[in-house]
Amino acid sequence: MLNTQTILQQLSDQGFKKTKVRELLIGELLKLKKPLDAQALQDFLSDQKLAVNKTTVYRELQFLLERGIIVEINFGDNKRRYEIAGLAHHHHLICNNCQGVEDVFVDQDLVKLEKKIAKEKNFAIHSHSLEFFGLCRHCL
Amino acid sequence: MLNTQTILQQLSDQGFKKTKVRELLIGELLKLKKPLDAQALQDFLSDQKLAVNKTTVYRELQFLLERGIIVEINFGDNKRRYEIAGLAHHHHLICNNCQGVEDVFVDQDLVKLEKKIAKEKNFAIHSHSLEFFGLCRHCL
DNA sequence: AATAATACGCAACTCAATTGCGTTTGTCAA
DNA sequence: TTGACAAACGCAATTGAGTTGCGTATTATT
Ligand SMILES: [Mn+2]
Ligand SMILES: [Mn+2]
Ligand SMILES: [Zn+2]
Ligand SMILES: [Zn+2]
Repeated sequence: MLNTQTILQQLSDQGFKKTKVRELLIGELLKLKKPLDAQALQDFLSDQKLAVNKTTVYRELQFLLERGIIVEINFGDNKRRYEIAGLAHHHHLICNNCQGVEDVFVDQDLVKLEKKIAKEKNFAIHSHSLEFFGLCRHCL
Repeated sequence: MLNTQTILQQLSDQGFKKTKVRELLIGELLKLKKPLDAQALQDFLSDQKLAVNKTTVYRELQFLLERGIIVEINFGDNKRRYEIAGLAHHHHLICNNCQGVEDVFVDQDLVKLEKKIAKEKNFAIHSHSLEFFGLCRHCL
């Protein structure tokens, strides 16, 4: 269920603790529903008057990733970003000017494309990454 | 023109020197026509009995990138790869097992998709990154 | 309150990539 | 052929994202 308390409870049932860091990070990722990097999340915690060490942020992200609560997204700038899991499969429009991120759903098209490629190339596609770069409506 | 001597001559005309490192790197990227990282290229030079400092490799890659002779490719593993520029626009099938790379051409499909998205989202798409991950025919 | 596992802070470390700076080399022209 | 100068190079130090070891603190359970 896409709700902070439900996720916290599920983790608690598995023997993991309900911590303020965990609660705030999940809450923020659920709310913004867009990819955020470790630095942005640490800054967010700081704004919430919960200054924590970067190691704690990285470990928590690793923890949430391993349990499928978040997914890793790469914009190709050698910096890992994380998004809440469970959203409908989608991709991103990334503005080169304001760094804004918009979601875009192209699932149907991609599924067909993947099948075609898999058949032609005899390659079992497990996943793909597709991101678009350019200028958003505001920056045009 | 996709030929080492031609590229070297063009650079020379712009006041840059013809060096052994430059010649070998361009030659290798032209020959393999696939994305290679800095380490792989340094190892290649070493094999050719031309051991150079990694700084030289990074600087040369930066140099070739800025002049549009190579392009940067990202597989999402936080490691930059470079491919010779001027190849027909294409994407990659990356094997999660043997790390092999195959080219795949999906241009027509993507052009249509881009136009549709640009219109719907009012977003000017300048570029995109699309890579497929899975298992190649040998690793299946 | 005692216990044990989870979570955390801190310092050191890894790995890719970059920078400063002094030295070498390629090129061109005297 | 030789100077001169910019381009190229080596080396050490540095950056920046991310990780690891280890000792301490916190949470949950009894
Ligand atoms: Mn998204
Ligand atoms: Mn390619
Ligand atoms: Zn914008
Ligand atoms: Zn393979």
